[in-house]
Amino acid sequence: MDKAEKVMNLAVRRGFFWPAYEIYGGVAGMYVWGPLGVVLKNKIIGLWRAMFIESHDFLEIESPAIAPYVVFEASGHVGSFKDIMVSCRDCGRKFRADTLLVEKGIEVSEAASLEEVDSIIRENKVRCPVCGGVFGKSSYFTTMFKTTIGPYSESVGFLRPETAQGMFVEFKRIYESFRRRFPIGIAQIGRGFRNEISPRQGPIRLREFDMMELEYFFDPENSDCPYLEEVLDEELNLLHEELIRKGGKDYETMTVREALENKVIKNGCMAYFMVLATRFIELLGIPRENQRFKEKLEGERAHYAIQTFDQEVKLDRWGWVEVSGHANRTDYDLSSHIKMSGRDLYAYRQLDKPREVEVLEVTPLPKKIRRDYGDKIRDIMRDLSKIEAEELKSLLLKNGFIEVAGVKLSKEYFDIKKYVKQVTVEPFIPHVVEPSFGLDRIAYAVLEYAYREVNDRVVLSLPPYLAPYDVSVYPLVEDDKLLEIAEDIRDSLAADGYRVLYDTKESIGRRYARADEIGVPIAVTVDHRTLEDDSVTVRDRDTWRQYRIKRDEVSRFIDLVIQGYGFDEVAGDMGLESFVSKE
RNA sequence: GCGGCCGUGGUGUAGCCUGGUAGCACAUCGGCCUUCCAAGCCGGGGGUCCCGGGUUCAAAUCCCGGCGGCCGCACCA
Repeated sequence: MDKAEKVMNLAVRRGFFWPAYEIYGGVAGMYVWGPLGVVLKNKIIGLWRAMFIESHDFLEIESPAIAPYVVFEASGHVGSFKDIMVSCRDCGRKFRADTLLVEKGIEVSEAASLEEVDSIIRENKVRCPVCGGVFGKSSYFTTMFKTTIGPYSESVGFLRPETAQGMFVEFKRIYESFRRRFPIGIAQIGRGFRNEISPRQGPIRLREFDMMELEYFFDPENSDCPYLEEVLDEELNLLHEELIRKGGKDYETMTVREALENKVIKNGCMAYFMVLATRFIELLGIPRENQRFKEKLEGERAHYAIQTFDQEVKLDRWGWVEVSGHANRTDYDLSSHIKMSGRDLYAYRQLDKPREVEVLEVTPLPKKIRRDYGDKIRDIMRDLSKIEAEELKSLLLKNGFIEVAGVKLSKEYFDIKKYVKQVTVEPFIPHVVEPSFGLDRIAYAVLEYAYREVNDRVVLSLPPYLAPYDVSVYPLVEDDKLLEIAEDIRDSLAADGYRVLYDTKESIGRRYARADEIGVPIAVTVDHRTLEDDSVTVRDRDTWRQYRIKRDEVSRFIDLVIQGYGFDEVAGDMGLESFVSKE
């Protein structure tokens, strides 16, 4: 049994996660997060919010998971999802038609139809590169889930493959409602959907999964990152383009300063978020040496990015697995939506000193037109209004006339004003760097890294602030007096806001073991001495060390431990007497 | 999608080859005992043997199809 199997076994048995729809045979790529798993995920989300949103005063939104066709048409997803596949009739292997043909030196336009691709394959006698077999008919495949919105089948919608488009589409609203704050970070935590062809790898590759995404909008003319100073000397593990091209398999560790100076990372804020991501994953219990950032090469990158690093963690069965992606999306998305929607999604840049801008205004002179063209003025004016102002200007200046309503209208019929204007703001399209995290993979990785076996017992050494219960409370034995006190402690800790696991059945050792297995960091045990001096013992999940503590100090003790201070350290600071059981 | 292996209480499995009452361990529940690490004893519950079809007097077992899982190939914008 490998580690992944053990972790999944534990996850199913104790209720962290399991495959969905099992009673009907199951559906590949879909999992249920159980009661303990949901708590874990929520705690991971809480940490992410604190680190990526709250500490920068960024803004979080929730936008719909379903979007009309046009959104993903604009974003380029429709185009880059609609790949043409061909499969070999002999061995059944599937290939993307475009990459197959490009390898043969044949150019295919992206807009080529299925029939065109089929005939190109036939004419060039392209065979299966693996077995030499003949290809069957080509077909489209898309990894976006398609649906209809409302009862009309022509109203096509997609389930979003990323939450990011919500931030782009709604950018202007958020920007305006927060008084044009800039630079601005907008985040979203939510479900995304990708109809994977053949998902495997358990909870690592899902068809439906939670993402935590942040879009950081900045001015391309002032791309200095305001947070950079603090992280310049921090190290990153980078398997960057140059290293990959040299055939390097291992990452190289360098400081942010070096990475930026050597242009390994081309954007300051991207580097900053990569540092945050490293700290975040480290706080989740995955040491730095098992993390790295692998650069995506040209061709591997998503259509919208000019530079991308995947943050990967090393997993036992699957090796390096992506847990977050860091992409420089430039102004790709906002520009695309401006073009598609015709709406203004610009931000405004305050200029240091007023700038003089040459303005050219062209206005038709109706009286003059009526004098010379009479009733035709109606058609002329109507057609003129249809022409874009910029186009009108350039045509008029180039040709000296413009043809409307069958009339060559010379520039005498226009009032052409040229003047210089002072401006203090100017519009621009923000650029974006995006850190985007896959929550389900992260939660799985956390479990795998927390998983330990000690003398045939399973211990889940989760960081205390991630554990599904903060503390467990036990009477040493099922004795009425001990039970009463234990219940009392349980209730008061619950009232203090802790998640308490209360267990009275079977031997104390077995109860410790059950709690260790799901990662409860602290055990509080009421024993016979409690009756004498109102003290209880606290036990550390990882070391099994115990200390004696006054009942009314337990809450503070728990608070410090789940903040991340070490168990022994807190006990020492509080001057607790260590407890050793007889025997 | 292709190839290989596989699917039996919650978990891990035996039984399948050679068709004939589905067994074991752990977990779980109740009781007894018990002053600190899955202790012991007694008792209980829990199985559409992945689904469908076929062969047969009889199918967990043999045959066919499907679904699901793992590994490899392909795919993962």
